[in-house]
Amino acid sequence: MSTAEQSEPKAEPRRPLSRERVLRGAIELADERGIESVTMRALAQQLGVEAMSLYNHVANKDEILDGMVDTVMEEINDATSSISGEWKSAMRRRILAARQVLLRHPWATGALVSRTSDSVPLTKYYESLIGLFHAGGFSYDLTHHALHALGSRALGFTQEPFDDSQEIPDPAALAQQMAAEYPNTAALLESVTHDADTTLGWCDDQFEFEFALDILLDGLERHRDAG
Amino acid sequence: MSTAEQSEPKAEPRRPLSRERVLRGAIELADERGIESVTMRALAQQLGVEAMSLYNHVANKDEILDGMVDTVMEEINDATSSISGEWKSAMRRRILAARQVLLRHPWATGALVSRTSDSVPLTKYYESLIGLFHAGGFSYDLTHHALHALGSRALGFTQEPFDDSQEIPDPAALAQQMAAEYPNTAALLESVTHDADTTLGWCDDQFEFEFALDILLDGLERHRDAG
DNA sequence: ACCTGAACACCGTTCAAGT
DNA sequence: ACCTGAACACCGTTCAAGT
Repeated sequence: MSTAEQSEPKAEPRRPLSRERVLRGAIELADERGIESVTMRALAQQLGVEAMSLYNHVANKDEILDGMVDTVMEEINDATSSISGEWKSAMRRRILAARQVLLRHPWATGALVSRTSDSVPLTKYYESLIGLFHAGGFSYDLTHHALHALGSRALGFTQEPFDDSQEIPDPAALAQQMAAEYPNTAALLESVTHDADTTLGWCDDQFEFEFALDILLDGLERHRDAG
Repeated sequence: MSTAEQSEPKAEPRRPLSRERVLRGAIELADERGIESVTMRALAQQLGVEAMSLYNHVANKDEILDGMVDTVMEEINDATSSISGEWKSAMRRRILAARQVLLRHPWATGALVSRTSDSVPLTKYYESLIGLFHAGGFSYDLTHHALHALGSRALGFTQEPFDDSQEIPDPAALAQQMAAEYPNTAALLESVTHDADTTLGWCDDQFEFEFALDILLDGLERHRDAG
């Protein structure tokens, strides 16, 4: 009637370690505390083991990062591969579904763009997008350009060099303060924050994502019809 | 007639250290050997000094990274701020000029998207783009959407989750090998590598960048005219 | 005011030793 | 076959001491 008592954080019931469990643990850690807190020692501790044990199941830390990305890509494939229909609508729904997966793993976009080795689930994802374009009347050549044009948007994310996620406590004050040196930026800020449809933050990221996505899909369709 | 002989690598004639010199040294190091080789110790060595001396001129390593990005952004501002004319052509030329600067500093795109603090030269750059859009008949609201739609492309770069920079030694063989599991990808690969206008690598990144940029600028113009 | 040696807390990783 | 303690080479950073 007595199992060993243990008060370690996250102590799962001590199943044997495996590559699978190492990757799941790493993803859990990254989701909860950020990718930078995924260290060999912290990951081992969460799994109730010493850091060195991890090397029995993965070659090194890079392989963990690659494995984490692959796991997320499989999640995306599960969420998107069955979405079909008219090419533009299907493409749109697939990409937005991929986006939902990535929003659950904020660290994954950075890991995706920085990895160099190629990934089977990533290749599968693109294989399926390519099929969708081709079935929609796109030549393979135009499909190739289309994938470049979409860039990381094909997977449901963009990376921008400014941070719009933060709330602006007093937009009017900020605009006034910027007005002297940055008049256009101040005017934009004032206009945008007065607008009814952006009440969430000062940017509705989902709206902006779909806005750009639709411009690209429409533009690509025009190229197809002109070709 | 005799200056002290010294055989250290990169030994500049021992000017006094300064924040300016620290940042220039860091950029030089990153350009030549990659951002991951910019460590406090390596940077100090290149400057002919001990690692600890750097802390007299910058607060910490993050401030060095921020300073490196700001320096590159100033280079971009110098290269773009005088480009004017009809909005679409001017926007296009500015963005392509920014791209040329970033191609000289391959590490800068990664540093740009990962930094959180806001940057004066980055704000200046966007101030000038906003001005160009507004002068071109865009409302501030539409300009805001436009900047989101361009994303990092406004600065001349994209980040894609696959690497097309590598040469494919034998594309036909690769296509045949992929054909069973990834038929669409194989067909795309075969079509693209047979094509005359992509003889450089298997992707002409400059072409792809302009292709997507033009779709976006044209699409934005349509929105302006429809509004 | 600027530079430095020694030290600290943290990495990823190796290796010989345990079971 | 899997796990571990001790150790190594490397980080960024602090601090007291030098000039």
